[in-house]
Amino acid sequence: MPRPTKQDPERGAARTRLLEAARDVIRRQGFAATSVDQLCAAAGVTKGAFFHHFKDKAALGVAAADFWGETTGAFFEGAPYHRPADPLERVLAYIAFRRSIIGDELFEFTCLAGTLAQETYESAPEIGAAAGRAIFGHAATLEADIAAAMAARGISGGWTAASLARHTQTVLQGGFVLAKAGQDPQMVHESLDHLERYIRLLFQAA
Amino acid sequence: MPRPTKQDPERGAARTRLLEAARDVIRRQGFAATSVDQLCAAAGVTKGAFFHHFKDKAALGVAAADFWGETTGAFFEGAPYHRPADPLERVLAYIAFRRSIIGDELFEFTCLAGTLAQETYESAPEIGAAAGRAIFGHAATLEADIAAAMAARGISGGWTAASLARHTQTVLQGGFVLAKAGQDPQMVHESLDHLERYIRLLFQAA
DNA sequence: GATAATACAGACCATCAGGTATGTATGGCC
DNA sequence: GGCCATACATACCTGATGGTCTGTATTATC
Repeated sequence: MPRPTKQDPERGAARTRLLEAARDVIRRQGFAATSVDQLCAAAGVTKGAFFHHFKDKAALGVAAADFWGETTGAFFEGAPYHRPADPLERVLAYIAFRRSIIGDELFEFTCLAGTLAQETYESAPEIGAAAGRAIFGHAATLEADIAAAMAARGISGGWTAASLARHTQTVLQGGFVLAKAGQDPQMVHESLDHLERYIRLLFQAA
Repeated sequence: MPRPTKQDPERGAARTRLLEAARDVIRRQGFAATSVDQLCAAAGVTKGAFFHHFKDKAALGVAAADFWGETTGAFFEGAPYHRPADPLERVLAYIAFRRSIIGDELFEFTCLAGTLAQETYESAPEIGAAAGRAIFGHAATLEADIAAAMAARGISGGWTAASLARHTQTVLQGGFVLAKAGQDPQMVHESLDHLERYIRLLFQAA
């Protein structure tokens, strides 16, 4: 799809640049508060490019959520937390990894999909649905390790691997909300500590 | 401040009606996506009334967050979960109560403060701060019971009553996000189940 | 090498948004 | 009973916003 030029080797990259700009700007300001012009300025492209690639602003929202799902998917797939041989250790390593990627700037580590879902779940269901796919898709990548850990230790206590996988995302999303409310990334660390403690207790691996 | 009239006994109620409308409409659509005109229409008042009571839209946001903190504060204060004599039972009753007030309509039981914080933490810090006061203020009301439960059972394990109190709000806020992302209130129930299980494990009260 | 499709650029437009300015009815107060 | 503050109502203004339209450079294709 990209078709670079001799004069302008960046040609063909407008769509990607818009998606990257959306990722950054929307995480700061939210979807509704972000204008198309602002997105174009941040991406360094014109309005013509925007509406060439996206039917309307909502389509950009859907594409941004999908883009988020794809890029974070690749990012987590290549992350080192898959290395431990023991599945429970992999789950705990996931939490440690999530902790490690939290920095000082809220907009850099919070979740675009969560932000989009919160804002558009009713007014723009297509965007909300795309955000949902990103969140639940990521949660699903944890399921196998959790299930393996349960099997390895013979755990079964009224909860499922899928539900615990989703709960990890609940804690993360909630941590982001509290972090924003308190202007303090530490909130996420705190709740991840509780999550880790919970999982260790569940698996009796003190 | 209200000054009712013979002709119009509703006179004086415009501010409250606007805050109630804000509570409902913003939980559906978000803050930025909600226009002043829409708020006025929902409240059944005119724009003149709006800008008489609020300096600008941001001031309405702050007032709505404060209003949320006050009304929910009174609501939870009068709730029956304070009745058990044992402090741990009160904490567990709080979770059960939160579960019980979840209905079918997302906008009816989700948290205005969480929505506002997510959207305005950077673009309108005054609103974000007000939302933060509501959230952390509510969390603080749980602290005493948690601390009492810890003392009663001699618990001390690298975490504080304040941090566990905040964690309950993390799980709720995250549950709301997942519920919106999945268009399914059940997500909140699921995570509250995990939260309850965690607290029982912490206090060894299976 | 003509054709067609892609990937933009940039001017333009209608609407709507937040906000203001002004007018008016009511009731407290002296 | 005159004055003033409060609590609105209504008309209006201005800039921003989403979206369109037309033009143009580039490249694949035949």
